[in-house]
Amino acid sequence: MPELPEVETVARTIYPHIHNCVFTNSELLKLSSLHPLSMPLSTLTGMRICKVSRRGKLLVFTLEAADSYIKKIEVPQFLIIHLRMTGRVFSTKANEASGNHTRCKFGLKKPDGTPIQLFFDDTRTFGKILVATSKILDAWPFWHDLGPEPFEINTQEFAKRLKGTRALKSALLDQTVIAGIGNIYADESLFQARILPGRAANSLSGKESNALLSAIKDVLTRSIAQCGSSIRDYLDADGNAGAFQNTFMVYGRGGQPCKVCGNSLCKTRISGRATVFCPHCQK
DNA sequence: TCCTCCCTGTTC
DNA sequence: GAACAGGGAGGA
Repeated sequence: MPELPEVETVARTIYPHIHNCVFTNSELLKLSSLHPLSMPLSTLTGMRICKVSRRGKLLVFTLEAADSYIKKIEVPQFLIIHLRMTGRVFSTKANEASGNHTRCKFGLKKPDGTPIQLFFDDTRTFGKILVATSKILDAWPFWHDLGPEPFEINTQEFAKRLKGTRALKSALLDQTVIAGIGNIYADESLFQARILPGRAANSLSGKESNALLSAIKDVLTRSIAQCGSSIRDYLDADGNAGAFQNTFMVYGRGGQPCKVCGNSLCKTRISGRATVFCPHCQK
């Protein structure tokens, strides 16, 4: 399930394949995979991919008009893909056929003229494609309200954002509080910081909230270094699995012994999400 | 602030 | 054949 480290890995691995490629045609195979606010896919034609980046869990392709003589009334500046649970993005040769779960195919032309394709596959069809101007992005509440990047937030700002009496884990999953954290990295970060997931968000001492932010940054950094976590579906743009799942301390380990103290790990549900923690190590 | 729903493949 | 996986929208 792609969270920040996985999306970062996809952005890094897809970039060399499609940098400076120009859209020639696009085919939407599943209507619901297109975000309601999206411009038509046809507006991509003639646009060049000049950058691939990540914002939270969103994959962001930055576009520019390939030819100065293209005079469209409104040209899209971004192609945004949210992989959600099972989305995959990868490039293929020009004549590659769609798979069972291919939701969108983009025809591209490399700078040397070679045609290739960019596929968006998504088994559970939760993922979304959004072709947009910056004006459309501003009008998209999710984008507009997206919290700061974990690597860009400072300790004071982070502490300020942990308000309210809801469970700390709920706050970490809330993308308006901090961007990019999902179920895996919430549990792993809370364990590393030795803080219980059910604690009220506003109950942390200054020392604890600093420890939590440090843990988040450290966990995410280590995961990116291992190309993310592959649980069920996730593969990067080159079809490679990540390796961070091999170092999970708590996620998916309910009932198993804690790797630090040996006591049995507890499994519960917070915000409807499976949550695993060590009742002995975490306070 | 919490719950339900969306969706499909895998596991029990 | 039910339970489960879960990010985010939308409603209670």
